Amino acid sequence: MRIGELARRSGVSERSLRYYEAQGLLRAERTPGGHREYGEWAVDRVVRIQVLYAAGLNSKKIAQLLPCVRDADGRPNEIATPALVETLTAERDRINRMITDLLRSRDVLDEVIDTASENTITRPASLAS
Amino acid sequence: MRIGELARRSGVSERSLRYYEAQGLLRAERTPGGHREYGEWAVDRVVRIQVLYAAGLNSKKIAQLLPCVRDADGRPNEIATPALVETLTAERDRINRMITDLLRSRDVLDEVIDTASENTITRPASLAS
DNA sequence: GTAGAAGTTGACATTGACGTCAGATTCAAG
DNA sequence: CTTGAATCTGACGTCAATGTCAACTTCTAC
Repeated sequence: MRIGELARRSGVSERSLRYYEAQGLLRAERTPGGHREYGEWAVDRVVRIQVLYAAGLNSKKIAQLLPCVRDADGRPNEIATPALVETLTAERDRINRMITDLLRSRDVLDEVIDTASENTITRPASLAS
Repeated sequence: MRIGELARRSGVSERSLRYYEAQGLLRAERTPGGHREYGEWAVDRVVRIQVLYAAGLNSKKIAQLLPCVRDADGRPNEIATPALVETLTAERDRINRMITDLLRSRDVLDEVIDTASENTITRPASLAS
């Protein structure tokens, strides 16, 4: 498929796809005329990239990480080096702290929402308090 | 306490504390000379601000949200308006999706780490494979 | 009062993943 | 071949929190 279809199917802008390629995260074949050509695998790949970005990893770390991930089809292309494992372990710890923080934030939001709901309770106009 | 101590105790730079004030997230008394003076409550407040930032809320939303949060001491100063509740509900949903993504990212990292550990297993030089 | 630490405002820089636009080229259908 | 949609490269803009530096003022301990 070409870049437009991939963008639609993965929910990522064409700009971002080209950016991913520039960062070494996503390879593409080229037509004789220079247009990018992607296989089906690209959709999963792009989604995975998005998820990793969302977890706060930057392009460089994702680029190091991706070759070590088991693709949908087969086995990883590379095994993480000890140095990379150390980095990734640190990232995992950061992600764990991030999850903790997110749960706390959600609690804060829930409390505010609940408090408001109690005071501005759904009042169907047919019921008095 | 003054800004330096608050920065140390909350783990946030002085620069950020002044920024928070400029954004309306953090109020400070002033000494006659113009130096900021904070109460003990400020530490919790700053930590909460950080947590909300980490959850991807921007200054504006945090500014709207904070008055509606029950402080350590007492009750909320304001009740969220219906419009704010709607916004916060959307944010909560976003946070939930974020948590899901984070868990998936963590799984990816775990797999890579585990795969590497299996192949580069701790080899105490006294054991052969 | 004086020195040095700490604080003040203001401005500019940075970072990274994009958005956006321009101008040229390629592709696909008739 | 032509035409319009899709794609290409390259450059510049954005956003938001924070770093950083400069020049100045205030606080605190002696």
